[in-house]
Amino acid sequence: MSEPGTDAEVEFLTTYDPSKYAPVAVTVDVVLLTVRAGRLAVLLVERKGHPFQGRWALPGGFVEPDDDLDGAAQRELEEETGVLIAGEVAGVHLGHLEQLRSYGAPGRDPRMRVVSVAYVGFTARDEAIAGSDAADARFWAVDDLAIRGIGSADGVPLAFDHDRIVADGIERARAKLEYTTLATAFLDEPFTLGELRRVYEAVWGESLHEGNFRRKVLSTPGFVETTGETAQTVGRPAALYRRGGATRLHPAILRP
Amino acid sequence: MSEPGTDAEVEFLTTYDPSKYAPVAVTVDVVLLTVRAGRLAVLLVERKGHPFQGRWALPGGFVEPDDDLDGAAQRELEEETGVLIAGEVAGVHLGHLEQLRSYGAPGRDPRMRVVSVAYVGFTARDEAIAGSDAADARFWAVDDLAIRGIGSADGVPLAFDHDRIVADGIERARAKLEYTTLATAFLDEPFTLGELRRVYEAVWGESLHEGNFRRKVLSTPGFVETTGETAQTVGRPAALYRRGGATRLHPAILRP
DNA sequence: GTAATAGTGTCTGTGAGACATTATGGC
DNA sequence: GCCATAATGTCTCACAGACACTATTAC
Repeated sequence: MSEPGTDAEVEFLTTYDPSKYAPVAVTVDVVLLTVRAGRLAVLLVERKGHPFQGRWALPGGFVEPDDDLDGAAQRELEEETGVLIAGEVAGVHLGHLEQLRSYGAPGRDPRMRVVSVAYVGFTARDEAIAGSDAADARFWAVDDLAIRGIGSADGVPLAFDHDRIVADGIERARAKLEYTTLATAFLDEPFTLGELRRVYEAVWGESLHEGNFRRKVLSTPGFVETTGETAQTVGRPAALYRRGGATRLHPAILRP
Repeated sequence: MSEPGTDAEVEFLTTYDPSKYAPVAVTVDVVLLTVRAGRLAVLLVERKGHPFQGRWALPGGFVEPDDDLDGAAQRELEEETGVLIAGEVAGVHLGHLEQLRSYGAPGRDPRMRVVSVAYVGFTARDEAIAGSDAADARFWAVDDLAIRGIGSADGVPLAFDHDRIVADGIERARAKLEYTTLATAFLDEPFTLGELRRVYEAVWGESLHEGNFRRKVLSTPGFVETTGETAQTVGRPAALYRRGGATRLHPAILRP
């Protein structure tokens, strides 16, 4: 058992042989999703340098010595967009950010060995992000991108293996909406049940039955809670809701 | 767009500045689970050196230059146990191995910055592994370990943050058994429905109703297929099954 | 009026939970 | 005989899918 400060450990720490491991760079990449105009969209950054100059890529960067991985993902996102995503600040809900998976195939970056820890995030703050000073960052509707099984083959191609990372992030989002209340992370409060349903429809790419969806959401304790207010767009005024305390749905809302 | 071999790219490759990123070691760690004597168990290795000398840790090691991450996980497991886990060789099913998540908090290894990509695996081959030449590797029942929410606080403590990795691996296994057919990866063929049910009970830590479980499994097309043979242990002879072609369960078998 | 969305009510089939009962082996 | 496990049958309740219908706004 290691006792901090013993001679054995100090000796070990100083004699640890760095040639035992291959040099690897570790980066974080973030798949930040939002729903704009009823379409699922992902934040991408135009690459300034080689390789893949001019192509669109996920925001991300190297892990700094004092970052933990979650912190690195948040920091990179804030650096590229000026907007903080995860958590809650001064009572304002800022969306959701969670680790997706890691990608480390040799050659996925032609410069050197890079292992990327990917994150996936959900946000409603697409206007704040698109309007930030990072003019090279914008949201792309995912079905305008060249991603197998999601966009069209002649869509916009992405840099590196980011098409696969986006695909995995979308699949994570689709699954999360089934068994958690995270669809509300795509919305600012207050929101209507129609807006919430359109989040599901955009993420799943399926239309949902209005009446059944309403019954399901309102019968799940803590999914949403009523504000008593109503909103007027087109059609009948809609009741306004805010997020409830529940995080998981049981039973789940299954994809059609 | 990058054209391989252009002057611009060649220049970039040679002028890439290694001081831009912090040195990080990348390792893989494997949470290999099995069911022995009706208890969920995990493969651990006794540490020979500092830090955490003498404590039990997950099998793992550095990612080699030509490994992809999945390959590194398989190789490390084979090096430590002499047994191949993932895939299928000569018609023999060798279990299941998938990426879990990555762990990279600063200080999680006192020697240096290490990012570990963790994998979780399921196997029936606990005898082959325990009987291999790696005498320092053995399966531990998870509830004999000091893992919050799973074992007892005075159980065997693990090295590094491996208690949390094991906990995350167990949670992944519990979730996977709900919506996939991977419970069969814990069993050699052929198997009885009673053996399959005891896998669920060991992983979930809950007892299941025999009749309802049978109805559910047999009514899911492709979960198992009958062999026509029967096995005799204690009680009435039980029909023997092998894995079917299905991989996902819909609807899922929900934990009680 | 029409169009569009919000909201309510009802029927029906599927499937899970609970329970009882029978079958077939070892001892 | 008893005990243990396998295997079958049945009742009931929850809930999702489908559908019809009403309500309230803008135009």
